[in-house]
Amino acid sequence: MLGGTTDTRAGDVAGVGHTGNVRIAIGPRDDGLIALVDPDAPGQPLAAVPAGELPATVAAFERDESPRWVWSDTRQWYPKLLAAGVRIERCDDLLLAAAILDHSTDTATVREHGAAAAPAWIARLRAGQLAPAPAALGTALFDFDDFDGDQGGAGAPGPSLDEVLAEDARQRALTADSARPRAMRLLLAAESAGALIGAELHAAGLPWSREVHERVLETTLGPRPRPGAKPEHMERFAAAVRRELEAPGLNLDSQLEVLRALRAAGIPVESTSRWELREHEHPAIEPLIAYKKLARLASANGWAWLDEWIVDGRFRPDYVPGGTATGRWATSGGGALQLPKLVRSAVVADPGWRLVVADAAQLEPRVLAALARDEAMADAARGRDVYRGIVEAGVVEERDQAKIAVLGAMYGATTGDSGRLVPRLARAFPRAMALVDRAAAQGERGGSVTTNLGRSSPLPPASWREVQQRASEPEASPADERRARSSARDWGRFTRNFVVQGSAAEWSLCWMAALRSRLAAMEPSANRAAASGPVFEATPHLVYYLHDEIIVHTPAERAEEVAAAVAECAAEAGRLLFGDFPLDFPLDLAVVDSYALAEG
DNA sequence: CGGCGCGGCGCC
DNA sequence: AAAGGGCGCCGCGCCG
Repeated sequence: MLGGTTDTRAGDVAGVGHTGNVRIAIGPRDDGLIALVDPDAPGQPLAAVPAGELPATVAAFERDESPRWVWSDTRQWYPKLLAAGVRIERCDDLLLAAAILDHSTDTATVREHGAAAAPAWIARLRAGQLAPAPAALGTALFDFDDFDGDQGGAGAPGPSLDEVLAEDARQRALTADSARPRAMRLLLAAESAGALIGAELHAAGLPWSREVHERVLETTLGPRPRPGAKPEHMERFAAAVRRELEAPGLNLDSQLEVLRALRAAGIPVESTSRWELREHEHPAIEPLIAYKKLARLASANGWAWLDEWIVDGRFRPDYVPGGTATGRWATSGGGALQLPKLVRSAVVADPGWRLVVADAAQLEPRVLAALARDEAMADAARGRDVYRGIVEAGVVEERDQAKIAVLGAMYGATTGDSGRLVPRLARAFPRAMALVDRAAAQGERGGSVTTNLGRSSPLPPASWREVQQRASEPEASPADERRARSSARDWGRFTRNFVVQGSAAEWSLCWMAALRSRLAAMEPSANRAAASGPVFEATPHLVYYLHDEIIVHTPAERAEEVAAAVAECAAEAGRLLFGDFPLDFPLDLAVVDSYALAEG
């Protein structure tokens, strides 16, 4: 599965031209000091310092030995280092690694043969992570009191040094005995690099122009309303809807009331969703849809959002690397993964700086072709738009059909245009189709599936199994059987998509990790102070990540160098994950002053 | 009053 | 134009 990967490269993914193999574990001791120890020689600490001295100590070791830091949880340790101006190259994030190792089918054999289960602190920290994230983490520059004991203020006490060492040993054994140790090492390195990047993205922040954003709001919604009042343009559309529906007191924010009013006006709708509304001819429809569009902007990214999330010209969402089952990231707060195109014009480079915006073109279909080693699909994709390639291969007539068919294959569509086109795709690309069909079948049986590098899907919940069980009993009703088939297919669609989405997430992590290393190695630019804090003020750095898209904020004179690095790292990620399989991962890449100008 | 499920919709 | 995967956030409306 993992062609062309070597241990050296696997280690490099989170390093900066790093060649050594030093690891240093960090954790609090009983005496209240934070100790740094070599996991292979824990008896002789390399250092033991009060929490307040940790950043300087880490910085010294980082400079001299460039180690891989082994710690409980990047989200608990790294923000405070960054706030003190200390950046590290590499780490092992035990919390994230445990989530992978304890569920991977690649470690199933060793786990079934007596490997120890994860310690309680792992579950504790994981639960704590779900608590409200400490937005202030990293802003209190010299507050290191909670490096030990109750870390992070999320109510999840961190583990002691001894617990960290024990967990590290457990994880190394699981990795070594896994079915594909090299792949697992790469996955864990990439995941840990992602953790560092998540913290750095928060620390650097996405450059954001309040002025531009306010202009967008005023143009779209009207002047900022008084507290409690609705924007002028929303009120105008609301009045039109009330007039056309002859419903003077209608509250347009109430789905229930709107549904009733529409039906009373003779419009037979089941919901108030936009796609259903559009099916009906009525003078109330257009202003209603317009109202909903403005309401969405006002509530999700309006003035209140600006006040809450834009501080000192930066948007600092709280990224949660590894926050979803597939390995995609989540965010909590700020809606960073849903920035509407409408407000992207507010993402503006600092004076003298530029944005390098890149997204991987049609990443998931390419990952599917490579995963399945489907050379016919790779031929259609290589050097061109995948969907056009599929048209040129004679599979379908139109680009849109190709797109619908591919998405349908990856998401498990069975009906509509998409479902009808999938069989044609299956004839042209049988290997790719077989891969996702196998993944779906596995899910329908209640099994788990695994990504390219070894992240496995969760098992369905107990309630799902009960439904399946009930349908298999002799007295099962037709309704029981229907319900069971339907939920089996639901889970099959999840596992079908999991292998593709999860493997694509791995590609993105490797891409970004390689890029992070390249950027960190670039010379600082003199006389270029961006408003991004001490760690990032003079060098190109990542400021945004969205599944298959990144933004680098760079001194203007380095923009071309950065753009080249971005592209080279994409090629590198492809080789790292898929060896010499003949497929490319092209980027849509732009050097711009505003995110809005990068729209394809 | 806060918690929670849901509808709806933004992004990939 | 409208069916399939993954998310987070908002407001509503119901519940205790």
